[in-house]
Parts: sequence; C-alpha cells; structure tokens
Amino acid sequence: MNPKNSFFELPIVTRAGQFLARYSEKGLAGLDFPAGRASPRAAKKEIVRAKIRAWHRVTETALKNILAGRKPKKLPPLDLAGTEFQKSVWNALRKISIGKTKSYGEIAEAIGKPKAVRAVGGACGANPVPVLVPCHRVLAANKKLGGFSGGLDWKRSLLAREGVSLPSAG
DNA sequence: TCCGTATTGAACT
DNA sequence: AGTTCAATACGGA
Repeated sequence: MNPKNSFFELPIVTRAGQFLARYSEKGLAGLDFPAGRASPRAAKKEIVRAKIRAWHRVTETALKNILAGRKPKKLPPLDLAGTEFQKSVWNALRKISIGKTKSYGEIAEAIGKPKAVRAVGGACGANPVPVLVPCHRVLAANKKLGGFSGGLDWKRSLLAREGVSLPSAG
C-alpha cells in the first residue's frame, strides 16, 4: 500500500479535450492536458471520497471558467509537491490575473531573487497543475512565447482565450 | 559535482 | 535581424 499510489485520477471533459485531474488526500495534486487518447485507467474502481468529489466539482468549474477566459471564483485546495523555491514561484504565478502576462524576470523579482530567471523557468516547467496555476501567462522578456510543457500550441491557445494578443509575426 | 534549463542582455555578423 | 556567448540560480543524477 504505497501512499504514493493512492492518487485519484478523474477526467474533466471540456470542449478542448479531456483533461485528467489527480488528487491526493490533501487536494488537487496534478492536472494533465488532453493526451489525445482518452485514458480509461482514469476510471478507477476505488471508491472516491465525497471530499474528493467536491474538490473535483470545483476544479471542473474553475478549469472551464479559465478556458472561457473568465476568472474562476473558487479553486480547490492545492497539494503541490515541490521545493520551497518552486512553491514560491507557483505562488507568484497565481497572482497574475486573467489576460495579463509577466516575464520570467518579473517573477524572479517578485520572489526576491531577481537573478534566478532561469530557475524560474525550471519551476514553471515543474508546475504540476498547469492552467489553474497559470504558468502559461509567463512570457520571455521580449514577449516571445518561451516554452510550455504542454506544448506551445496550448500556451498560445490559453493566452488567446484570455484575450492576450501576442506579437508573433505581428 | 556536473549538466541541463520554459532566460536575459550584449556583442557580433 | 539572426546568431553566439557568458552569467546565474536551482534541481536531478
């Protein structure tokens, strides 16, 4: 009985595809982009606690709101596994509101380590809960896209949904 | 300890 | 305008 394996994975079906939310006993621990294939292993036989079902409802609503370009009223509790540095970065990311962007350098300054720009990029890539923790709102200094673990198409798409216009070829 | 990284800014062509 | 290079902080092996 590994506590590590006791994650609950539940699908979230949106217009943009089927996301996969992963919950620990403490809250939302991960969110995966649609993988192209609907993973049936998400539907487990295990009894999902009412607690987690409630979180899942909140997650679903929040995710759909963001995909529609609206600010979610409520987020589920987050159980993000990471170092203190990463958590401080993710916390800073959550302060970026819908439709706004910041650069990696600005995030680095926000957490009091202005030189740690590259490390900030690393922490963004390690973000277990994209979209809800808006790692996609971080651009490079010259408004270039930078990178995105879910694929640059997703980053572009998410920003477009929030009304952010990119200077890409324009 | 060494290597890679979703950076950045400056120098060079 | 595109390319290369060094600086820098952090995480994984």
